[in-house]
Amino acid sequence: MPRVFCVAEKPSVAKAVASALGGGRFQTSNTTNRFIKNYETEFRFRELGESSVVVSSVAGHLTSLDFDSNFSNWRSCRPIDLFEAAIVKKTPESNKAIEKNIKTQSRRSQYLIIWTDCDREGEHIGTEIANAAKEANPRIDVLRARFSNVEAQHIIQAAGNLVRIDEKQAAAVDARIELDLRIGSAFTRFQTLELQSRYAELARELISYGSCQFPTLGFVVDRWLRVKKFVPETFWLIKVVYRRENMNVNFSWKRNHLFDRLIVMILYERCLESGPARVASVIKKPASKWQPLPLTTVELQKQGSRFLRLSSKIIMDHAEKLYQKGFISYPRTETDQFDKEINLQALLGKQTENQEWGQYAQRLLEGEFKSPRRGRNNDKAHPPIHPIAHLAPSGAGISSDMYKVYTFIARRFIACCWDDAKGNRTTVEIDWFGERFTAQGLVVLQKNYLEVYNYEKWESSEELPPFMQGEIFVPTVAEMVEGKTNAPTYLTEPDLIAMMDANGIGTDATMADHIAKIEDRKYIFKQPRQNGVMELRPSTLGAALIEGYDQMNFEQSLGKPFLRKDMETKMKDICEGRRTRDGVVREELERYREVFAKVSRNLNILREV
DNA sequence: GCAAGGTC
Repeated sequence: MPRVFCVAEKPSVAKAVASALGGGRFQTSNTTNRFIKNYETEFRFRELGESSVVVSSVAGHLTSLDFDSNFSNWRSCRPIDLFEAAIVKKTPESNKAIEKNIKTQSRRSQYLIIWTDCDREGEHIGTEIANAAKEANPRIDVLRARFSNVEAQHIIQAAGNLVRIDEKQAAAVDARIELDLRIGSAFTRFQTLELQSRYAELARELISYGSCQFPTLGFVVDRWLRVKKFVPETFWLIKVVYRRENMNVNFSWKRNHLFDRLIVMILYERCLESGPARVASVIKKPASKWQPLPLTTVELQKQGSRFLRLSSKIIMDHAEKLYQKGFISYPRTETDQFDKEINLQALLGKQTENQEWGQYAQRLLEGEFKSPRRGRNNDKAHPPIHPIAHLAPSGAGISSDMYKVYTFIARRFIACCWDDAKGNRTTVEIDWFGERFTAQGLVVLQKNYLEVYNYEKWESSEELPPFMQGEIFVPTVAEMVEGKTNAPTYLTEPDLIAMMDANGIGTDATMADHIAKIEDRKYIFKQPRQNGVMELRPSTLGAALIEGYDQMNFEQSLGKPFLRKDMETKMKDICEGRRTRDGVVREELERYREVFAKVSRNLNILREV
């Protein structure tokens, strides 16, 4: 019987694969790493026949890239030399036990099947596993399973359609790893050494550069500059109020406001002289507020930090722990659509025992259930974030913040399975000598998902008195009002995450880390607004770095997202065969070499800012 | 004392 060794990217997937292949039957044994287990079972592969199977996993990347030890001392070479310094692939001490398990199992196996996540990084992790396996057993045949979720049926199907590792995707990641290391380290050492020697107050600071850190900082600085440079503009508008049945109805001008005082005055006077206003239309329409989409990581970080007032980093740390304890599904996902196979009713059933929101889950199971909306994203690796097991607020080792995160995930999940909120909206539009004004009234009839998703508000407005189309009236109040435009506000953490997401800076798993890092490096700081919302402001150092780099080299500025975006494009080119790994590394290093030269020549600009 | 990306 052939011996087959399967390796997943993380322990949870290894267990799911073993369970699927073994029809629920498998034997567990420990390895010397306390998180990693080996699961033994049997399975009849279409291509390999009845086999004895061991399923295990790594925990993310197995190896890491670093400079040869000759270059690890900061004074051992000029920073620019790091662009071509010798580099070595190492298995970090923390992964030695995992590597040893892979080698031991590979020695006694004829086949290795890679079960890492089916994304670019997963493909590279697959080559890291394969390399370790081949060192121990050069004749092992390496195969790859393609799967997009861990439902048993799907896993079995993947096991029957094995392919090979996609070397192009792995090569793209290999290029990224080398570039991030060389460029990040070179600029970090350069900036740090130069600025430390010039400024006593920076003598002890690490002034890091990273292809994600700096564009992230750039967004914060850009907004700060817009706030700083803002000049308020005066505008004018026509305000109309009509009092009927003891209610003041405020009509807003369809032109909103204009910046030309004379024109507003002319329009205003014409209205006044024209006599009464006429009701042009009364439209009563059903209105709804849509049920939220299934939860992705980016959305968890954005909405979580908005509603829970916790930083995205803290939210992700709690989500990770909740996942490890088995309370929620995998917390790093881009998917906002549930697979058809998933049993949503069973998941809702688990929530019925909750004191606060169990009643809502119960109602859905008794008939109010509605299928979740399907978003546009599917990473083909993980489902949307959802609660798996019920968690009581007093559970052992559960902090109140962790419970807040769980509460958000659970309420959001129930909300996804409930109908839109529904109501009626009445819009009264009046015509006053050609100028149009509207007043709106909203009556909420059914709150539906908003009952459980109490983070959002959608409430009935003050009721409108009845109006009839064609009737005429003289407004009670008609005034010309002066106003001023407001300055833009500083970015909040959800704003920043949205910008990073839109510009491809970082991944769902790393965005929170980048924000935490630039705060830790004292490039930005958080400042509470009057309403308690935290806003992000650059420090003097953070602003000086970005402004300085922007002045030296705008198009290719280190503080703009363009360089990182180009790298992303080139990685896609490698994946699709238009470029090679070595070619991209060479081109990108060449490009950053120019930036480096320019920055070295213009360091005085940094000093002046 | 450097990066970003996985995950524990």
